[in-house]
Amino acid sequence: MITERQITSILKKRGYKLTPQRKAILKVITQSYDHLTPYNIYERVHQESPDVGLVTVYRTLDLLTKLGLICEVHAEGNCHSYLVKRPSEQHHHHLLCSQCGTVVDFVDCGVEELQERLCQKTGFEIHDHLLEFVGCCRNCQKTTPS
Amino acid sequence: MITERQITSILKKRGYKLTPQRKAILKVITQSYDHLTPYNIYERVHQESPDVGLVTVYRTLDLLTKLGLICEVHAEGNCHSYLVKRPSEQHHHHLLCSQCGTVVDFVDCGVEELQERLCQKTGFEIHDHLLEFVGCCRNCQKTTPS
DNA sequence: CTATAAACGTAAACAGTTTTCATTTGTAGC
DNA sequence: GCTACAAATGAAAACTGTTTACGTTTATAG
Repeated sequence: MITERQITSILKKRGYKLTPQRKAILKVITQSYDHLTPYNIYERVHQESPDVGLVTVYRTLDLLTKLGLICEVHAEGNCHSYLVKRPSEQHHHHLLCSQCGTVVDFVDCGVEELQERLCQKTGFEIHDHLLEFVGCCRNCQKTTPS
Repeated sequence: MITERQITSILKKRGYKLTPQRKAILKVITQSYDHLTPYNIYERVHQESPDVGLVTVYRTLDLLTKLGLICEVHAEGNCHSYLVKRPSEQHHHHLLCSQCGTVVDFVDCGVEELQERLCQKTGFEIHDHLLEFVGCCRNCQKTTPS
């Protein structure tokens, strides 16, 4: 996981100010293993720092997106859920727990072969792909043995 | 592609009424090879049948979702884009053209192996996955040679 | 042809996100 | 440490996409 400190240093380098609000938001999202909606983040930040507004959460998410520091999570209904990127993993995908929201990264998706096959068959030039797995993590299996 | 007629017959069987509005909406979405947003559908339907409202489009999409006759498309920003299911393909995925929106289905995603590996490694029970490819179709490659 | 429940359109409500604008604040330069 | 200024913020309003409420219309079984 990228640490709060690392992001802080990136912001500084790029000339962005280090406000207490941004620090509070960064703390929340870097310390979470879940994917969080803007409102989720707002709630958590608000507990510790009630002076931070929802609008600032949106603005900070925009900034982090622009800097490429967060990724979206699509599966599980909500399409606007965010997650701090782990370091040095340019190409990676997510495995989500549908109960607790925990996200695990994985790197070797191995779809290149399939992609090549599809290009051949369809004549498409393929630029990108989206891959997510959804399941139940080890912890949640204990609590809800289905 | 499932035909208008096939869906019509499913609706009848399940006791839903065959209103002119539903017929107009079905005509549009069964005849499109793109993924369409509710508003896209509304626009197209509206041209032919100006008496059909946007709310009815939403209601019809709900119905088709409930009956499992349409699927969502996630990649490409808009997460509320829909597409009629092709027949008899229970498990399939999509390849999208980012220029014209055309969607091609493919069946053999071959991620079972990866899924098994992830289960072993993480202890997750994996229930589902989301896989989409995005690229440029043969036609659009001609018009925009990049 | 009739009765009835389902479906419809319009308008209003709602949720999530973005914009506006006046005020506050982090930081570079002194 | 002060100062000046652009950047960032909060509160309120605006916007967009979606859902709900409700009185009216209509497809269909009998």
